Amino acid sequence: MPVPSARPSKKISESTVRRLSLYLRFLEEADGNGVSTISSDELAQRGGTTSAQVRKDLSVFGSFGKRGLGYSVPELLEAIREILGLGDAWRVALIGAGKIGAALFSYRPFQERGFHIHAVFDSDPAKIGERWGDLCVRDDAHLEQVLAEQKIDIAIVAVPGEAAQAVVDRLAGAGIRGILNFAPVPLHAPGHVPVRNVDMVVELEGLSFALHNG
Amino acid sequence: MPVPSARPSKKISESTVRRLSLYLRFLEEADGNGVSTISSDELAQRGGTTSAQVRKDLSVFGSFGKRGLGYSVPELLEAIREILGLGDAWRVALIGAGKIGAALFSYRPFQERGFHIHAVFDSDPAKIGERWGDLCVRDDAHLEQVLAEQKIDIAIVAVPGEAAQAVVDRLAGAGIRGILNFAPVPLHAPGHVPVRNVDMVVELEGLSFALHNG
DNA sequence: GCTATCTTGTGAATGTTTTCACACTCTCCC
DNA sequence: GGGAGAGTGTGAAAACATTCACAAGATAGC
Repeated sequence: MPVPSARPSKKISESTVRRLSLYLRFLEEADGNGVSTISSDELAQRGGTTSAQVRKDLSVFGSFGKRGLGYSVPELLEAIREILGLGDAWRVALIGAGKIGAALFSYRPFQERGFHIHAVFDSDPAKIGERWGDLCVRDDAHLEQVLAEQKIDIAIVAVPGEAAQAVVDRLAGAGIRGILNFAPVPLHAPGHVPVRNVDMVVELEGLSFALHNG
Repeated sequence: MPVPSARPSKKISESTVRRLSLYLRFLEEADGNGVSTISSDELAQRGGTTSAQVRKDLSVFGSFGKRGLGYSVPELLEAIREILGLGDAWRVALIGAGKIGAALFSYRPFQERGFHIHAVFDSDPAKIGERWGDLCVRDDAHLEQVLAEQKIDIAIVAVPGEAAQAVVDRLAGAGIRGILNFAPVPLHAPGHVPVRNVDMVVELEGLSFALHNG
């Protein structure tokens, strides 16, 4: 009988974590609507999965529900926030001040979930010095220095594919803890630095495949 | 002994298609560098997987390599292009002319791979009429009409989460063939309309989880 | 307190994806 | 033309993920 815990010993699958993230969103919405209790089945329908899957996902971390009743929305909300490490704000740097960088810089959902951008870098002299909100776009020559000064945890890489690996090497060297990559190339980072890829081309080509093949 | 074919009968896994997309990129690069032959192992290292995985992925579609030698770069390139349905250009519409929409509109990698945006929509009167390249941002009231006129295949949804499901319902009703969704909500579309989600929040939260848990 | 009803938590079964390991084919060189 | 080396294609095994199905805990009504 597992006790609720955010640090299970055994390995958690990436798909479980992905789904937790979705459950969290639905819980936030339900909470906002004053719903106080929710069943695995409701959670499942919303997230496009099954109730058994929801229960399995949660059971990895503990027992959060009440049999016959379901889950307390505020409690589960809090539990998943803790599991996902969203308790404190994360300090984020944005590398690349192009159009994508600009879109991410003011992307509300990031801010709302505690991902705060504390530095923006670019290598283009035309961009360096631009005022973005209460930050200035900085010369990426100062990357290592500013990363340390600002105690940055996570870097969002939004540079062209050709430049991405070099940036990642520097980030890793500077002790970054995690990387979210928007460049359409698979990146190589040291094993202890998790990298997540948001590859829009892969997704679009996946769609192309699905349309092309019946 | 399977013959090379782009229309295998059995179901192809999503991860296989994703990886094909990555192999394709590396092949394009190798081809650009004048490399004429490549092994599954080289392909694997680049894509962060194993040579057995590469061979299995390809074997689903046929036999493309030569034993003892590897794969002919131009041949495999062409084969994967065909498998992914990248032979002809796709006609794309962009729904949502905010910052993300703007970034996607001028995203080179889409254009280079034959995804051409032929219409941009928004519901904000301040945006409607803006000139974007050689297009005008159109009132999304005309969505259905323009989709048909322009023979649009794929819609890229870049609207706020709250508005996304309604947009998808209209797109599905208007006979769209596929949807690439950037809104941070799981969308429900009819079974015959494939939907791909690019959920940046899920990825960032996945990173948060990884950092928080050892 | 008893019964009926609901919904969780979870082993076991099933299904899917990845990895292993090796027979087989092709090339090159002597 | 035969032997060595390289690297594919693929069944079989292992790992991993999802679904099933049901016992057990919780509630509500009487």
